[in-house]
Amino acid sequence: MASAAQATAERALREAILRGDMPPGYRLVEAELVALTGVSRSAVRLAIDALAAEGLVERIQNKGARVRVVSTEEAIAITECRMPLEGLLARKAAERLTDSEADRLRAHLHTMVAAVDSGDVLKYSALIQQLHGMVGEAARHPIAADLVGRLQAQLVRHQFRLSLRPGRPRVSLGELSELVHAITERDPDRAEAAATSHFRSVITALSETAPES
Amino acid sequence: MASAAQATAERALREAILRGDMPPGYRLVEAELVALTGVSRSAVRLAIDALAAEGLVERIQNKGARVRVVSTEEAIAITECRMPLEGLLARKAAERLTDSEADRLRAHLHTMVAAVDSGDVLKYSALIQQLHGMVGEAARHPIAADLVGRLQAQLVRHQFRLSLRPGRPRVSLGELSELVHAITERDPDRAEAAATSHFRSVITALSETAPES
DNA sequence: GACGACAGGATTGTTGGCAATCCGGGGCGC
DNA sequence: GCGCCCCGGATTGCCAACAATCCTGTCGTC
Repeated sequence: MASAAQATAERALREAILRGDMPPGYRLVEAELVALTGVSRSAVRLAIDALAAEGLVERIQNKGARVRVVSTEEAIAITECRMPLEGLLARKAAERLTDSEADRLRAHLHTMVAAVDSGDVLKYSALIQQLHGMVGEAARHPIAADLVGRLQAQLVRHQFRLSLRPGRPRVSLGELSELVHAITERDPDRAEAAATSHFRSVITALSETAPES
Repeated sequence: MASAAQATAERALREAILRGDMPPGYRLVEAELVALTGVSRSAVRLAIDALAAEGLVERIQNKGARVRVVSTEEAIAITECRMPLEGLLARKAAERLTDSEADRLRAHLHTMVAAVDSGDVLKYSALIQQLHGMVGEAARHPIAADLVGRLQAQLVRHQFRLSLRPGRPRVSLGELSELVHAITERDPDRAEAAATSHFRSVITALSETAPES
């Protein structure tokens, strides 16, 4: 994040990867990114370094960088780490929630219900991420929120894949609804339990997608 | 870790910071590090970037880098994140421990007892870190182990400070002894409980050192 | 004496070019 | 035909100089 140029390149790259252009394994040629972002090659280079440190891209000496490929096994391992951290955030959020944050959480939940009812998977995926962002903010625990954010970023593709499975959004919505209720009712224990229980369910769902290999 | 030069600089810097030369707040002048490590300035620069991404170093635009200052509040927050992750590692280690690893864990525990008995705080601190390293390895969960490693690195100074308090090593040893026993007896639930309970104790001890501010 | 502008030195950030490495294709021998 | 070698283009890694920024100490003014 040093210079503005590097920040620009980093943002563009991150968004392109998270959006799904540049799929996993995609070769990141520096010259191409220079043309794409309009910044100098060194800035691109630093941006790649930064994203490599975050685990979004993989760099191999003399062979360039590629968008990181996250296997299902890795996705499970990452979620195993994320689970208790989200539990921590949920607990803290339940303890420290302001009234206005509670209102916004409830409103957000309604939006999510509507998205599931209308079958808009893409929108629902985005709303889930926003929900976790709101919880992370309400928890006032920047360190945990930052860790979770990095882990989350590595999982977007798998989460989206999951939400395409018929019936999955409905299950997820039920669990997240319980989470929101627990937090807005300021019940830390219940909130933590709801969060861990949700991610346990995610792990189970992930395991079903690729038990072979 | 791209080139050998950068790896050299990164290792030297990390060790210097963790060892305690270069205390928190210490100004990292690039030219000085060039003289110290014998590598080029660009390599030093990349090494600083890498350590900044790990949270060991803080970089401010146009004002250079400093060894990160971790307040007691931050140390508590970091430990809150570390706690459940160490619990996860302890659980996995208990599930996946090999016999030879069990032997080494038990032997390591004996060494730790001896260090505490002889009052060698410095050695005991190092042994604790090694213990966690062994657990992390036995857990065969590289993602969690990596996360914990990064968090641990930010805490070395606080952990050392804690271990200087009279009586603290004895308390810590008891908790870690329970952890080792639970793992070597392959009891995942007990292992996880022992790990979380130990770090809860660490958080309590940290809170006592600076409840003001 | 206090305050503010300013210049000089020190330090960081960035650019451009050069060296090293990798990859694909064509040629040669068998 | 098959395998090996070597070469040229493409791409990454590195370095040294240049530009921008910050800090410090000094001078001048009030």
